[in-house]
Amino acid sequence: MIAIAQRTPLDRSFFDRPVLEVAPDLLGRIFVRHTEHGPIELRLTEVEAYAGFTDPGSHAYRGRTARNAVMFGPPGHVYVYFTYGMWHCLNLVCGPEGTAGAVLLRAGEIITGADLARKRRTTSRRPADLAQGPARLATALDVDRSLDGSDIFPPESTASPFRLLAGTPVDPATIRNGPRTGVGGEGATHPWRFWIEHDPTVSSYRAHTPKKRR
DNA sequence: GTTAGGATGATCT
DNA sequence: GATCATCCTAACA
Repeated sequence: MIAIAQRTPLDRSFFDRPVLEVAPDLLGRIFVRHTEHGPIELRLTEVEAYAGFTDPGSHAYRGRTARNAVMFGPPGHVYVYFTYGMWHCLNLVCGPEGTAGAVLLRAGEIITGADLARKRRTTSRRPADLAQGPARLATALDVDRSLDGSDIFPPESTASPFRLLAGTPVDPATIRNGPRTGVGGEGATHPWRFWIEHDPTVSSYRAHTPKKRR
């Protein structure tokens, strides 16, 4: 049954690869957030790769700190950061351990639990808005720093707030890539943003805009 | 349809 | 003190 194959959980080896290999492979996968009110399931449509301490665009570029410590740990864990004084963004740590690679989840299609997501995304106008953009995605999934470091693959019978299912394969011809959003400097030249072409939930591209000084 | 500006606080220099 | 891996609203075309 196709339906069963789609719901097959992936395992940690999925993340124990270079981040540029993992990022496009995440498209079409189903990321599950278990809340106390029930599951919210997201089909991933847009991601960005951050290549670790060698990448000027990465939080890990200037070394390990209290905030980014999770990035330097083992793959398959969740890295959550707080930014712009209001928003959270959700990343998945990729191996090999110590390289501090991570993939930012930028957008997706809510396929289960849209009612739960809508309660948190009160400004959303259409279903495609619910997780269209990294901070919207984190809001819709009720993710904050308290979940930083969560293991997507905990030991047997241990509860985890997250899961990752195989989902539906994406035709490689429909995967597009381009510059990362909101990343300036040298890191801006790397085309490490990946998305599914023509998908309505993909966030609109905005170039990095340096703050005007006065 | 597009764009400019403000919100708001942790983090790092 | 400046910088953010952003979002929303208001104003304009």
